[in-house]
Amino acid sequence: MLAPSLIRDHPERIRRALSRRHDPGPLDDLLTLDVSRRELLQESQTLRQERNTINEAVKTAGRPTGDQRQRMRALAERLREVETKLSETEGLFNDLLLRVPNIPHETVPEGRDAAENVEVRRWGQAPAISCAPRPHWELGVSLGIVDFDRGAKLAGSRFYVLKGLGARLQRALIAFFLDRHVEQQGYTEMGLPYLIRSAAMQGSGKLPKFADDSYYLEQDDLWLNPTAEVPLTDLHRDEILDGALLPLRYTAYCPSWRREAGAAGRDTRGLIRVHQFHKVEMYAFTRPEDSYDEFQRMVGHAEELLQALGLHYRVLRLCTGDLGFAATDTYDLEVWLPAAMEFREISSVSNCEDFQARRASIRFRRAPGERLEFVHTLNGSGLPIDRTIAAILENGQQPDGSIVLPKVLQPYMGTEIIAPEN
RNA sequence: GGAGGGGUCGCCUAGUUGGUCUAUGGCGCCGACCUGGAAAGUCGGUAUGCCCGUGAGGGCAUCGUGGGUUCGAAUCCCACCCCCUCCGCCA
Repeated sequence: MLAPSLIRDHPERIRRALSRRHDPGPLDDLLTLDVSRRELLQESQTLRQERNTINEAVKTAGRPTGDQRQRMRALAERLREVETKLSETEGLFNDLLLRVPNIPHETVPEGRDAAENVEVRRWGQAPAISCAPRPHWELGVSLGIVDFDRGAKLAGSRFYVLKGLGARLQRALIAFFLDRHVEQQGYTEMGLPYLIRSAAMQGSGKLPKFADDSYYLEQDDLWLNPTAEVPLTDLHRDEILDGALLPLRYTAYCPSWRREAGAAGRDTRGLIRVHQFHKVEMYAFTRPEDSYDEFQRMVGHAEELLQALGLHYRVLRLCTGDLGFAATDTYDLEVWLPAAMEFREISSVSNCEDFQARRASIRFRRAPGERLEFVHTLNGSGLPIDRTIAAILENGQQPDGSIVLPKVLQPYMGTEIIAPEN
């Protein structure tokens, strides 16, 4: 959510910024509504002021005169009218306000869509595989560690079952990622509810965005997390944080559920696009002046994991047109998948500045007695388990169908290799 | 699922014969005094959001949320939300 005062005082600046996104949003309607909103507000305040004045007089006198009684009735009636209109107007205003996307950082490259994202750097190189690389779903099935048929039997398509070293690989990656974040990067590990209330979904600003794509339990009015970003944002909703404690850095393992409503026919095979995926998330609440340093650091933390796993990847900076609704700036990491001969998204790190904080009312005080300010929030995947498993299988495959595991995982796996007999 | 208790200013808390209650007191915090310095003590200050105004400043709202009664509601009525305790069930 943008600051209403910013929209009112600098409409052209906002208009220019949003046009960079190629998404004007309901800016003009918003400005019109703001004018009538303020007119109504002023009238209601004037009416109330008169009411308060009369009230004061009645208080001193002990009882109201007939004139006062009559005037108060008239005021009350008019107030009701004005305030009904006012709350309608404010309702519309707020609704529109929540639909205005965040303003891209001025350094974000101009572009219409994903095709214009900018490659920033690459790390490593594609592994030399001395056979025709097989896709991870074939490898997983023939090794007996991934079972799509039984996943479908249990829960339908886009669900899968892991077995033996496959299940252990999932557990190993969760532990490895969390250990790195906690031991080397200073994040605090969190264990979160997987179900969350509607209020929490709204507070984090995810509800409009993910409503159709999230699973909802009507009986209990609860949602399955579409991403750990939601509960992590909501952790401090309506709170005033101690400025001395910032930044707060959290990491959490949490399954993520998505209905993939608009993705029929895309990535129907394998672990790339499933309804229940698994992810270790990074999250930070910072002071405004620190968020871009934190941002670069967080991108580095995600990269460091891929480097530790020896996976070839590239870093893209999203262009203005591909930026998510809440983000001012985003880097995507894409990992190399040999079978498809392409890079696939494996992490996305965003700075949301005060967009989410404003919406969820997360503020801080620099020192006792100072004004309240909004924090900045950042989130990043570090990393998703499922896509990482896919990358490890494909990049580590040997001609005999076995998989050589990254060294860093071997202590967690108790083996250096996943061989067919598993 | 059954029964009961409760939601007030950063935190704790007073306040239900409706007006002088945005609202008590304590803690915390800020300032002054005191002190060689500090602690203690004393005194004063200390909510948030919005509107009008260049500014000084003025105004409105907020006692879980929404509605109602009334000239006037933290205080009365209705609905809803949330938290806690006990019982039941249970990993």
